[in-house]
Amino acid sequence: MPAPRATTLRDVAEAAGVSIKTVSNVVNDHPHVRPEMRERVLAVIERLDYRPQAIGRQLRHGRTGMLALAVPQMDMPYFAELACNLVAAARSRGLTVLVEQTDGLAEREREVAAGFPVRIVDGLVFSPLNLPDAELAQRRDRTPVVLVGEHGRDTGIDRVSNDSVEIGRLATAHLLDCGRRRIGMIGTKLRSPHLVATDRHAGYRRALDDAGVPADPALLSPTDGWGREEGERSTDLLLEQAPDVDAVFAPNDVMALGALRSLRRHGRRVPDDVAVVGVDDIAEASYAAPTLSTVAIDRAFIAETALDLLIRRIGGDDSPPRTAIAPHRLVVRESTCG
Amino acid sequence: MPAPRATTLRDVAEAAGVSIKTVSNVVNDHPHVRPEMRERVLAVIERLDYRPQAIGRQLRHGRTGMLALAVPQMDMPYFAELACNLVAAARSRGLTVLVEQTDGLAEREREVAAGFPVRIVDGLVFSPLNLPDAELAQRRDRTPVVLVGEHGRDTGIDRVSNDSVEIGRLATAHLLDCGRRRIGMIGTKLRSPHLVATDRHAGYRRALDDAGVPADPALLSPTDGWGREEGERSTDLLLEQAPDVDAVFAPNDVMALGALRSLRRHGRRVPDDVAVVGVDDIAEASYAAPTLSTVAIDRAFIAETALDLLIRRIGGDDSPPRTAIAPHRLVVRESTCG
DNA sequence: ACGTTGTAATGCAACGTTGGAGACGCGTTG
DNA sequence: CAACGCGTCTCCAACGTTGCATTACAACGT
Repeated sequence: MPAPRATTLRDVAEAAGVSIKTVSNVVNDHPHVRPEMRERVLAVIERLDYRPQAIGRQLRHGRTGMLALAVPQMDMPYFAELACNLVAAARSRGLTVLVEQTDGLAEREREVAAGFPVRIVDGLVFSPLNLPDAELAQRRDRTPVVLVGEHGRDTGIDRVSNDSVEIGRLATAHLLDCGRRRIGMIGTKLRSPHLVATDRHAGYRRALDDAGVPADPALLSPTDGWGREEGERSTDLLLEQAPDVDAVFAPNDVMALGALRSLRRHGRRVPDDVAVVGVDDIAEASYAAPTLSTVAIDRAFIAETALDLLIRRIGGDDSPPRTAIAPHRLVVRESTCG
Repeated sequence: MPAPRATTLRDVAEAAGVSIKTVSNVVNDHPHVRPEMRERVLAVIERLDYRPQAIGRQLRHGRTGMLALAVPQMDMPYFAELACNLVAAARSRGLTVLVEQTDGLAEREREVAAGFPVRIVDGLVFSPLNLPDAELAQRRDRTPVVLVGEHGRDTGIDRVSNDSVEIGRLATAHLLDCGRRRIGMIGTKLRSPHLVATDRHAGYRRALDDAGVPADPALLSPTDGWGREEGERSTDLLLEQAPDVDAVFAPNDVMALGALRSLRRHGRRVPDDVAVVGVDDIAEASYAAPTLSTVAIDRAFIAETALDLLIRRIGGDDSPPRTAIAPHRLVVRESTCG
């Protein structure tokens, strides 16, 4: 037995003894439908549990009312929370979000940038990680896109970013305020240039320079990845390179959590021996032991702004590309100045 | 200027001087297309960057190739990780996942159960929390559904669940093995019956009974919510009710993390003074301080099985409803038997 | 020579919906 | 009384795609 076919306008029309268009008119609250007719049709709609099928409308209108969100991984707290915000924001605008995971692989990101092999969505919110900007700039797909994050700076694509240099400076300045002088930074990326790390490192460097504190290459610890484990290993390495380190700046919170674990394993007390600060303010940050000082980035702003930009483009706006910068603020918890 | 219209089969056909159907045949790798013709059409497709529009296909086939995932919140690690697994599993089957958040509100869950106001998806993976089973059982929408979790037990709907009673027993038995006798449980739900908590409590009780350890109501601490904060507050309460508590069973990991924080605030050492065990094995569990013992549930199994069940139903299968039980296993870390 | 078989391409219809044009009846106006 | 306007409803076409039926033609066997 085949799957039961969904009720269509035609079914309702037949059952009510009117034309398909009349039913459509009732459904869409068109004027010029007599109240009694409306009643009759609505009764049949109720009886047959008719629900308009998006697909017909979409076909007619050329829009699907759906957006794609493409992020490296849904289970990274930052992206999970961003997705949460975006879904909520989209909902309030009557849009639906569909999720794609790239695993940060350039190949997958290329697919996403090139457009889905079949067209499904009206727009794309994309957080690329390893796709070269040049490829982004040259994409031929005409689906409107908004980039989220540091990448894609000069691609001529709308973008919602954050001021990573200032974030790095702020975090490091806070550590300096706490009286630290041997401040390490983990997660400075080794291979492909990772802009988030690069920029936050630039800010770190600026804070040191502003304070007249000498920079020391031994205080930098690179990694490839961007998760808890990499944070832990990167901190292991840092402790080896610079045993006298008294503070760690991690370019995101999960790495900072990894750092906490590494420090704990090495018997360093936080913040007494080593202070730690991260970036993102994920929920976990305020439940770590010790609770994690961090630079919070306004994710709701990112979600709302990305949607606004995207909706403009979907509406056919072809004004010059815009870049919005999400606000951030320092959140001091136990892991610094405890 | 209106949004640029996407390239269609018709455009390609005109540019190549062939019929629409021939282009379609090329795109779909139909036999009976001469190689030279195939070449010619492919060249035009390349030139115009034609990509099939899902919408036309969907209309033709009556399927959209999309599934909805409806969970309380994307930013709860358990659901984030489940979403991650589901998206990956769907991808490998050529399906796309669209995300809906209910915030655990009965009203929103009702909307989800009733079906989207417009039909978009072929099926639904649904994790209800507060919607009465009776309402689930009576849903009129014919979109295939698979429930994930404990709820909806006798609704005649396919379900992928876990053996929460056994999970509760296992976790508690582990605490008993560690020599604990005053084992508290937090997060036993107060208001609406929350099956996860109820079942895990039943298992907790069974383990105590099996070991001949007396149960004590003072060792139970209810909450309404299900997050870090509730875990913390619930533990505060537990410590007040039963100051001699020497172990805490939290029905999920985020609550266990809240418990860790409460214990730390109260100066109780974990696991020396109080052992803690959670459920889920979220990524965070192995990075908490101390690392969290927990009962891991096989999320990949849940995702794969849910998809299998759903795809059967979408294919028109109307065999009796099935329930699958995801495997689980105890993961011992520092927070117990440290 | 003629039918049969097979390949290659086209034409038509349908999926569910809605905009716009048209049909129809009724009351108002010049 | 014809012309017109208006409210109500129906009809047609189109959105992009593909299944099925059809056509055109070549190669083959009898």
